[in-house]
Order: sequence, then structure tokens, then C-alpha cells
Amino acid sequence: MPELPEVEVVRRGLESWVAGRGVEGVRVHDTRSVRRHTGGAEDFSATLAGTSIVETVRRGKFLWMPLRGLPVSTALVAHLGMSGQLLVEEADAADEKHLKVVLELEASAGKPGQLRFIDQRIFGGMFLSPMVPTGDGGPGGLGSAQALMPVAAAHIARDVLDPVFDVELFHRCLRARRTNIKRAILDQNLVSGVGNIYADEALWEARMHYARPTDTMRRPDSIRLVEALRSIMARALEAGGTSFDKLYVNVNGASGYFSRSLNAYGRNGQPCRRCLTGGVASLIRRDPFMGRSSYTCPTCQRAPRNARW
DNA sequence: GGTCCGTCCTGTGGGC
DNA sequence: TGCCCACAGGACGGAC
Repeated sequence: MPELPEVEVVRRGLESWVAGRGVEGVRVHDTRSVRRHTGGAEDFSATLAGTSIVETVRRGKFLWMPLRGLPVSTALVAHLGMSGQLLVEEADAADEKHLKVVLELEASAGKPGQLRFIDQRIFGGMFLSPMVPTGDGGPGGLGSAQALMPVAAAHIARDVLDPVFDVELFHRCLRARRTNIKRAILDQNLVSGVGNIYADEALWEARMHYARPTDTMRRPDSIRLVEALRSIMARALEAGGTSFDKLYVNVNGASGYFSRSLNAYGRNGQPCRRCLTGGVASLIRRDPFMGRSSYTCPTCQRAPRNARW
């Protein structure tokens, strides 16, 4: 599925293909994919047509394209959810099975004429959102020096790949919480871009149990966790580039990288690679967590006595 | 205000 | 072979 690194790969790819191009027409094939647009599908299409795309910006898993040509500063926001894809394709390419939205782009030499949004599970979507000052200096991270963000993404915290991510602020916010560490890092208001897979991988790398209460986190613990998140995101970003083919992030292709590199997630019953190298082969266990799963090594990620489940 | 849970949605795989 | 059901996940609204 598209994770933060894949969204960044998509953003980089889109930048060279769609930035500066006009939107000449919009077709919504499934109104559920624009359900977050308050004016409905017709308004989405009518408002977007005639604008032009300035650039592509990302924070966490939110991707947006500021638009030129509207009276109010507005961005086209896209979230890939679990199964969303953004493809740049020729107009005569066959429709994908789960094609949801098509943007007809202004002709540009050597560049395909359509931007397509494809989404199997419809957890993702596109919508228009007015841009506002954020008070924290804008996106700041990858993609833009703008001081404005879409209202719909203004609550999203910086991600760990953001050059100005504040570890000290992250630590203070963690300490103020009354929950466990995994719930905290899945909260996009605290740190963005972390999903279930990266949460488990980072906690494994940091030798931390998911049920550790956030108010017991010491500064070195927070730093260690952020460094683990950064390391995993950076490695995945590098690998995400290899699965990138003509602006297509292949969901199955991305899982190929993960299947080779994951140390905890999805490895229920398999020996922990860290314990194995130490000569003791503890088996990774799966626990139900928030209606999902958590994977941990019972030896190198021991649950604390004061665990908050 | 903070925390937590249910809901949205569809393809896949296991069990019968 | 075909049917049914559990499961996977991010974000958001609502309940507490």
C-alpha cells in the first residue's frame, strides 16, 4: 500500500509531469472518491476545470497541488488511503478497473495528457481545499517553501523526514499524553506519515514495546524512536524509487520491498532476526491492537510492568 | 480537550 | 466449484 515514502515518490514524479500545466477538464467516475469535497462532484469538476497546477507538495501522507486561477487560494488535495494511485497517462490508454477521477491536462510536448486517480478500496480521495497560513511556517518539508497549507491538512503534524521536524517538541507532546506509544505515533496530529507497518518496524528497531505509556518516555527514548522512524522511512524511500514506473506506484511492487526487509510486521511465528543473530531465536508474536495487529519480539521488546494496553 | 472506537470499502484467502 | 466470512488498513466523526 502507499506509505509515506511512496507518497513522496509520487510527489516527485508528479512534479515533473503536472507542475505548470492547466486543467482543461475533469471527469469523476465515482463520486465516493470526491466525498470529502464539500460542494459535491459537480462543483469539484466545475471549480477545478480552468485552473492550472502550480506545484506538488506533501506533508505526511497528504499530497496537494496549489492551483492558480481561482479567486481564493486553493489546492487540489489527494490522499491515497490504502490503495490509491496517481498515474499520468495518455488519453487513449484503457481505463483502469478502479479508475475514479480523470484530469485532462493542457497539452505539453512529450508529456501525457491525463492525470488519473485510481483507488480500489476508496479509502483515499481527492478534494479542493482553501489554503491558509499554518502558523508553523507552512509545509516546510519536502516540496515547497510556501507558508500556506490546505485547511484540510493544516492539523497534520510534520513527519520525521521533514528537515524542521522538532524532536524536542515531539518528546514534550509525548510526555503530555496519557496513552501508549504506538497509539501516539499513529496519531497524525503528533507525527505524520506513520502507519501500522512503520510503527511496528520502528518500535522493533528501537527495542520498544507498543504498550509503553507515553508519559514514561525519557528524552533518549524519544530520540531513539525518531531515529528508528527516520532510518526506516529513508530506506523505504530509497526502495520506493525502484518500484516507481512511469508515475505508477505498484501496490504489489511496494510489498516486494517490504517482504524482504520487514523485521516485525507480518512475521508472526517467525524467528526474530535480531535474537537469531544473538543465538536465541525468539518468535515474533502478533497481538490484536486497535482492531488491527501489532507484531513484536517478546525478547527484545518486553512489555513494561506499567504497560498501557 | 483528550482518548478511544466504529465506520467507510473491496479484494483475498481460508474454511466448509 | 461456489459460497460465506474474517481480515487488512488511514482518517474521521462521535461518544465518553
